[in-house]
Amino acid sequence: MLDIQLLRKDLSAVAQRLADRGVTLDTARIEALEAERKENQTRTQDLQAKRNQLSKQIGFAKGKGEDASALMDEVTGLGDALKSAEERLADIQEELSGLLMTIPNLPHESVPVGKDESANQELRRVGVPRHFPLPARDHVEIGEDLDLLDFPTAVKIATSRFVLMRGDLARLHRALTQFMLDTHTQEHGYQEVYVPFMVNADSMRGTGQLPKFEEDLFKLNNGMYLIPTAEVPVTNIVRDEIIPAENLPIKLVAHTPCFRSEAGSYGKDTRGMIRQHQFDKVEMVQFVRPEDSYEALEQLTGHAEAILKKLELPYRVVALCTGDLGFAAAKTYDLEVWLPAQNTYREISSCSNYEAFQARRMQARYRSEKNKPELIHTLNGSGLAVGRTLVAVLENYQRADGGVDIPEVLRPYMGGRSVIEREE
RNA sequence: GGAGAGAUGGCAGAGUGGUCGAAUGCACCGGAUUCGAAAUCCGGCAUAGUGCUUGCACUAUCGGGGGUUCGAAUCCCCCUCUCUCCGCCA
Repeated sequence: MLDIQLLRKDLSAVAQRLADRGVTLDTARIEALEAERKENQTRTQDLQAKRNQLSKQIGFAKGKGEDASALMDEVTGLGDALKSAEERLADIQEELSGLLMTIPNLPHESVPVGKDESANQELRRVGVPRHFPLPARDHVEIGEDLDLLDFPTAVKIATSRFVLMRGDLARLHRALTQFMLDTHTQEHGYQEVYVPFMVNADSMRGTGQLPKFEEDLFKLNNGMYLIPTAEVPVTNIVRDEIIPAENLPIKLVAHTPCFRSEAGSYGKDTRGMIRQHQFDKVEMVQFVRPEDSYEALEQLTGHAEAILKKLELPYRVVALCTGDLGFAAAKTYDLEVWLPAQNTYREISSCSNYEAFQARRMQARYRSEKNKPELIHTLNGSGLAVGRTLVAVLENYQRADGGVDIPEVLRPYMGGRSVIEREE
């Protein structure tokens, strides 16, 4: 949520920066609502002040045993005008705040301006894609040939866009998760948290999934939602909290399944594990002082990169342009891992600074040195998407004999073994 | 699932219709005292919003929503959550 004060003070500047995102702000509507709000609010408050003053006089008079009927008549006369003014004001406020909830964050000044992903800026490439003598096979072929990856059975149990993994593949998936959590907690200073996988609507509003993106979520019959990312439960830890300044920064990491309806993605990435209704992710979340958040974004992105480096997977870092930014983000770096079978880089992590956008929705604050509560800045990033990392390992570490080498850092989690082979 | 109790400022906790935005204590901030600190004393100290003469005034907020009333933290209704006991249970 943007600061309403900013819209009041400089609406045209806000509209201009949103235009960079490809979002058109209905400034005329906002200005009209604001004018109406202002008029109604002053009138309502005047009437309330009058009522309060008269009511106090009544209490005073009655306390002294005087007759207060004249005063009571006067205040009764205010009744209807006051009530209608209050109702009108509430309507305007509701429309205004409803509107405000659907306005995305403003891009940071360092974000490249552009319409869509073609304007994203590649910052660096790390690692060199391996050369394959034969065309590289994709993870589906590799996994199915090993009898460890089973889509048909997953479809039978659930529906399409689910997966069943067996044996060494399931273990490799678990190994990746453990390795990521261990790295972030032991080397990067994060505290591991275990969180609910379903959350209420307030939490979804806090991080920005609601009210605009309900169709992307799985809603349960008790009014709750399956989490689309650990960002939601973890970030909402600080909703409605005032954090002592000395506790910042707070760095948390969680491993959770993520559930996405993938509405509107029919036909996209239908093959394999790239786009699923359910996938695991290790997510890093940071709560920081406003002045530290851009430094924190660089660090957090580095923490995600460290996983790819240790796994020796080639990747590149991309700064999303204004038109490709997510709703709540002020700035985002995507990490894209090399997938030889697709001969391209695919997103495996997204690291964002939300500035105060989520904090304002959540009323997440810290007590500053001035002893006044101020909004914190929130950040998060995948460290990493486990399913896609598994895909990257299978494809980049595939062997000519159909097996898969196990990256060195994962071997301790795989019983010391160095290769996955077909079991006869 | 059943029965009961409860939800008040950063925390603890008083307040059952009228200068109550809320006693008191703790924490915190400023000052006095001190060589310095502790202790003590004095003062300050919720959040959000509105208006304008930018320092003041006003409004709203005592779990959430609705109602009664001239007036609600206080009375009534609904909801949510917490605690205790019972039942069930990985």
